[in-house]
Formats: sequence, structure tokens, C-alpha cells
Amino acid sequence: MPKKTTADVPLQLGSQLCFAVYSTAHAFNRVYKPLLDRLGLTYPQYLVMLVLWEGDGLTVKEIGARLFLDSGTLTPLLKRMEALHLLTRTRSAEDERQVLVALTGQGSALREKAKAIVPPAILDATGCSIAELADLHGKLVKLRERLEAAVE
Amino acid sequence: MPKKTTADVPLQLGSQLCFAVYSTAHAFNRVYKPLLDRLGLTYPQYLVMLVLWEGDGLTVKEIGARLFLDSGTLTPLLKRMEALHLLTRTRSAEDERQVLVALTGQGSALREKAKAIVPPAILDATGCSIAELADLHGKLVKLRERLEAAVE
DNA sequence: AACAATTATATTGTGCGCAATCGATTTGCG
DNA sequence: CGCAAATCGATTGCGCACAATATAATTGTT
Repeated sequence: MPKKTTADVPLQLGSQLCFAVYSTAHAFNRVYKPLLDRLGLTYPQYLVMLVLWEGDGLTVKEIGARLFLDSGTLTPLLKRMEALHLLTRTRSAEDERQVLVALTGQGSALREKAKAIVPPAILDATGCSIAELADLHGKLVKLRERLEAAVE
Repeated sequence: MPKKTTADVPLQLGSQLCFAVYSTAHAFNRVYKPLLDRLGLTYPQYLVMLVLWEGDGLTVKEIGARLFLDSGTLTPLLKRMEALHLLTRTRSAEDERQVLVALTGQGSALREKAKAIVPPAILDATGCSIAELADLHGKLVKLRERLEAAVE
């Protein structure tokens, strides 16, 4: 039985950080769920709406690039959102390989409701100051970039 | 059309933090995948092994409490791990409602291999100093606690 | 002892998330 | 021009993640 040494601590810290990220993501999801239920959206669907609210008429590829998701995830997700009449999916005329995703009137309209409900509740649930939020956000983005780089 | 005000920034920061956590979790998963493939494990399965390596003979409930997962997730996951001969699931004699999860010889043995492969690669992929790891870990755990408290 | 409430696990159904594969279109190179 | 390579999206299959529900065992109360 190998004994524990202090040298193991930094090795375990990496794993602990990953689990902290993983479990915090789940905790966030549990906070979002009742809020998003009122909008009829799941969290990944809400992310797609956030992207489209910023700028309409994107291809699946472009949405995927912003959310770090691929077509295997997005195609069925977008189809469900199309069935909910939140958006339309149409083949591009210039490049028939691409599918353009655009908001419906209903999809656009949902923005104001979402804005009133979601961000205030989330901010409150974090119990964080603006400085804390900005600090954590910045550090996570940097970490994510390094992890993505490590995968190549 | 309501104009953007500086007052919106803190509201959006909460959402941005959530997405940072969400996308960093995925990035971690992409780093872990090729490593865990060599062990024949998925990341949630690896988490279960980490818990069992610390102390064997736990109930499903106890494993769930440590990983923030419920039986709907754990039962099929543990069954797959049982099929891989990593662990056994037996009804407790004292309380027939409980299922005791114990490592097999194979499951215990996997620990040394995992220790050699996973933590060094993860630590390297984060590109973080020990201080950064500890800082982020601590802040995420605090955030997770506040989020869990917000859900009640 | 009988029965209601609680607890532990299992089951079902829905929705991601991603690897692998496929078909169709477009691009690029000789 | 003609064909190989690359690109985009859809499909399939597997494994979480969780809500809702079901089942069985235990505990508590009278």
C-alpha cells in the first residue's frame, strides 16, 4: 500500500478542480430549471436563444462555434425548438450545405420575458458581488482556453 | 427597443459565469476522454471509482451524496460498471432497501493505473499553478454551496 | 399488532453531448 | 474541365442527468 505524500496533493487538485466545475455546472442547472420552465426552454435551448437574440440568421456551424457544441447535439435540439415555433431552419441558397437558423416573431418576443425573469434570479442565486463574478468568469475563460488548447 | 445600460452588465455577468462553468466542464471532459478511454471508464464512472477507492462498501445514497447525483443516474451507471466487473451490488442484510456497492479485485487494481495516467495529464492540461488551482477550486466550491442553498 | 409515513432503490421518459458515419455540396488542384 | 478532398449537416448509438413515478422495506404511532 503506497503511503500518501505531499507530492500527491497538486495532482489531486487538478481532479478536484474538474469535479468542482462539473458539480457547479449541475448546481447552476438546478437553479436555472424552474426559471427556464416558465419560458418552456431547457438550458442549452436558452443558450441558443441568447446567441440568436444577439444576431439572427446564423448557420448551425456558427451557433456551434459559440456554444462549443457540434451538429450531433444541435440538429435535434434545433428541431425541437423549431417544433416549438421559436425558430426556423432553412437551407441557404448560396450554399446548400448550410442551414440558416432564424428567430420567429414568437422567438424574438420571448427575449423581454427572459430578460425580466432569468438574469436577476441567477445573479441573486450566486450570492456573488460583481467583482467576484467578474473574477471567476475571467479565470474560467482562461482555464477553458488552456484546456481547449491541450486537446489541440 | 430598450437601450443597453450599464445596469445590465451585472445581470449578464451571472449568465456569463454560468456559461463559463458549463463550457469549461465540457472542455474538461474533452481532456479526460482520451485518458479515461485507456481505463475503459467514462468521467462519471471515474468519479464513482474515486469515491470507492477512498472507502469501499457504500450505499447508492452515499455515493450520490458525494457526487450530487440521484438514483436515476446512478442505478444504470452502477449496473454498467457491474457488467464491467469493476464492482458488485448487493442488498444490505440489515436494511433490504439499501444496495451496497463494493469494488472487485479488478476495480481496486485499476487504481494504480488511474493514478499514474490521469492526475498528471490533467494537471498539465490546466496549465495552472498550484495556487491558481486552489484559488479556483475554493471559489467554485463556495459558489456551488450558495447555488445549492438557493435551490433549498 | 396495524397502518401511515418515510426511506432507498428502480423504472420510465425526455433531452442533452459526443463519437462515428453518411450523403450531399462545394472547393481546389492539376 | 474533372476529380479528389474538404465542408456542412443529419443520423445512429451510447451514456449521462433528472423529473416523475413505482415498489419494497423500514420506522413511528397508536
